[in-house]
Amino acid sequence: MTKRASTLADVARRAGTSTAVVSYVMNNGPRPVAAATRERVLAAAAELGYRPNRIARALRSRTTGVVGLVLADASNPYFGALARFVEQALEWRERLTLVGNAGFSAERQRHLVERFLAAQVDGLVIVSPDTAGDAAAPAEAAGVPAVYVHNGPAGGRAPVVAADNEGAVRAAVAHLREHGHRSIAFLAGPHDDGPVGVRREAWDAAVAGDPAPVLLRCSYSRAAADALTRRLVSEGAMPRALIAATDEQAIGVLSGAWACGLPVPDRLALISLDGTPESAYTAPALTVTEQPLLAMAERAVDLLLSPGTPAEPPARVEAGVAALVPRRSCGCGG
Amino acid sequence: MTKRASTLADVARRAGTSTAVVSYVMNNGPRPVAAATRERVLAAAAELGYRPNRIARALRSRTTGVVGLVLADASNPYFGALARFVEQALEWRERLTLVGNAGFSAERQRHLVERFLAAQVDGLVIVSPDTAGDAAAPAEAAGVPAVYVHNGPAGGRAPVVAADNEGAVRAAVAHLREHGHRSIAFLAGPHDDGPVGVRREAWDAAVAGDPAPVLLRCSYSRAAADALTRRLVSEGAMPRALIAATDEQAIGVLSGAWACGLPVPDRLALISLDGTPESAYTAPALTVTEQPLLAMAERAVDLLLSPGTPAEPPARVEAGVAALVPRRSCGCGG
DNA sequence: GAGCGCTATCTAATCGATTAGATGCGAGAA
DNA sequence: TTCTCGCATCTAATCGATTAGATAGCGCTC
Repeated sequence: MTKRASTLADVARRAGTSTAVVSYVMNNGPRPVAAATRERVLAAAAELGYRPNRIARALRSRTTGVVGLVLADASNPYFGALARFVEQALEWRERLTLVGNAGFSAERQRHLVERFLAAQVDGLVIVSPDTAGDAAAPAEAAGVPAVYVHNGPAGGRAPVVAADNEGAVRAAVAHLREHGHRSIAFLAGPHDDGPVGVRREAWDAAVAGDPAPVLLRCSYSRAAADALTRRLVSEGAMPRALIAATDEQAIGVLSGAWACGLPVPDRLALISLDGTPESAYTAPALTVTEQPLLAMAERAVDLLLSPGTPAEPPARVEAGVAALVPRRSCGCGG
Repeated sequence: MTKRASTLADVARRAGTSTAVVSYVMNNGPRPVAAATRERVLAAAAELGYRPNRIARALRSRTTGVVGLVLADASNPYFGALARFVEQALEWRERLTLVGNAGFSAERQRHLVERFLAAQVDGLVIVSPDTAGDAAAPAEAAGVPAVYVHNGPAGGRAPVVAADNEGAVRAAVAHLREHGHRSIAFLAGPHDDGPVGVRREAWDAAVAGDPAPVLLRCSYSRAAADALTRRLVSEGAMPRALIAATDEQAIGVLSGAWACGLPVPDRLALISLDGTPESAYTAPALTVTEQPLLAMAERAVDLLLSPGTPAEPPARVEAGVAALVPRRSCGCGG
C-alpha cells in the first residue's frame, strides 16, 4: 500500500491532456482552458485524490507560502497568545507558519533564523524577549523580509510593531490616582531594554512630581515576583499601589501577597500592563491595560506581506492603543 | 541588491569542480572526496555564503524534515506548553515544526491536515481537544505517519500518547482522604470523552464506596468554572473537597471562590489534574498531579520518526506517571 | 607494457509544478 | 479557395540538490 501520491502528470494522463492544461486548471492558470476540458481535468483530479505538491511548486515559483515565527517561549502565556494570533493572521492570508522557540538565547535565535532561511521562508516574524542583536539581519541580507513584534533592536532595518506602552502606563497611573493613591510604585524587569524600558520611562514621567517614587525590579517570572513580594512584605516595605510591567510579574505578586496574608486590593492596589487572558481569572481578577495582540499580529503580517517595501521603512509602528480594563485588583468593583 | 542566493552550481564553479562533489562535501555525501578538494569547496561555500536550498533537496529526496503540529489553541496554557515541548523534541531531532491552531473545530482540523499534507510534511502530531473524528486518517491514506498526543479517537490506527490519568486521579483522591475528607467531588467537562472521560471514570471507581458522590460539570474554561462556583456557593451547595479535571477549571474555581469570600483550602480543598506551570503561582498555589508533558512530547515524536511502523501499532501509549505535587490548595503547607 | 583495480571526479537523469514558445485547428475575410 | 487571426493545447526548459553510472588517472602486478 502507501502508494505513491498522484502527480500532475498522472492527472494529465487520466484526463487525456498535458500537464500544462492541468496546471492551468488547478491555478485558474495564466491561460484559459475550455470548459469541457476543465471538467475532465477536475474529474480526473478528484478520482485520483490529487493533492498538489507544494514543494515542487515552491522550487519552481521561488515562493513557499511559509512564514517563520521566531518565538521566545510558547509556554509563556503572553508569547503563546501572540503566537496564536500571528498564526491566525497568516492563516487568513493563506500562509503556513513554521515556529521555533529560541528561549532567551540570542544564539538559538540566530540558529532558528538560519534554518528558516534554508527552508526558503517567504518572511520572518520575530518575537524577541530583548533588544540584544538584530536577528533579522541575515534575513535581510538574503532578501527575505522580516518584522519584529513586541520588541526590536534599536538600529535595525526591519519594522517593529509594538503596543502603545506610554499610553498604557499613563492610563494605569491615572486610574490609580483616581482611587486616591498618591504614591505609585513600578515593578520593572532586570534591565531597562525593550518595551518594559519604555514603560518604565513613561512611569518616570508620569510620577515625576510625586514624593520618592519606588522602583522595584525582578526578572520576568512568577517565581521571582512572588519571592520579591514576600520579602518586601516581611520587611514592611511593600508599596500600597503598584504597576507591574508584565502579567507574569503581577501574578507572582498576587501569589506572594496571598501567601503573606496581604489583602489585595485593600492593602495593595495592583495594575498590570500586558492584559493576557490569564489576568481575568486570578484571585482577585487583575486590572490591566490590554495590549491589542491580534491587531499587532495583523499589522505585522501585513507589513511583512505587503509587496512594496518602502525605501525607508518606519522603524517603529504602533498598532492600536492598550485599553484599561478595570477589574478587582486596583480597588474597582468592590 | 537582493542578489540571487548562491546555489550548488555557483559553489562548484568557484571551487572548480562539479555539483556532485559539492553535494558530497555538504552531506559528507554517499561518496568520499579528497581532502584538498573538500577544502576548496568549503572555502568557496563560505566565501559565497552558500546556504543549501532545503526545498530543492526535499523535492529530490522526498523528505522535507518538517513535521506538522495540529493544535487546538496555543493561547491555552496546557496546549501552549505541549506545543513548546513538541517543538523542542522535534528540534532536537533536527526537524522543523509547522503549526496550526484548529480551535475546537473538526472542520478546521481537517483543513489543516490537508494543507500540511500538501506541504509534504514527514509526519503529523495531532493535539486534539476531543475524540470526534479521526483527523489522522487522510495522512495515513497518503502514507504519512501521524500520532495523537493527549487525546485521540477510539478506533484510529495512529498511536495515542496520553498521561496516566487513572493513576493521577487515584493519587488525588488518596491525598484528599489523607486530609480527612470523606466526600470528594469531581468537576468534569461537558461530555465524557477523551482523557477527562477517563479521569471521571477513575474517580467513579475511587469513590465507589462513598456516600452520594457529587459530580459537577462545566466547559473547559476559567469563565465557566468561575460562574459555576459562584452559583454553587450562593446556593450553599459547594463541596468541601473537589478534584478539577483541568487546570483551567481549577483556576476558575479559585477565582469564583475568592470573589465569594470562600477561603481555600479551609472551606474548599482543591486538586487539579493537569499541572501546567500556571498552577504553581495561583492564590493559593494549586495542588496538582503533574502530567509529564515533555516525556509525552518526546515519546510521540519518537513514535512518529521511528523508521519501522509496527504491524499492529499500540493503540494507546502511556508516557510516564502523573506525580502529585502537594501545594497549598489541598490543605498542605499551612 | 598490458591489464587490473581503486580512487576521485564528472555527466546527466530525476523529483513535480510552472510557463514561455510552438503548434494545430477552425472560423471568417478577401 | 486561400490566407489570417485567435483560441486551445502541447512541448520542453526550468527551479536546485541528489546520486547512479560513466570516466579518467594512477599505481601495481605478472
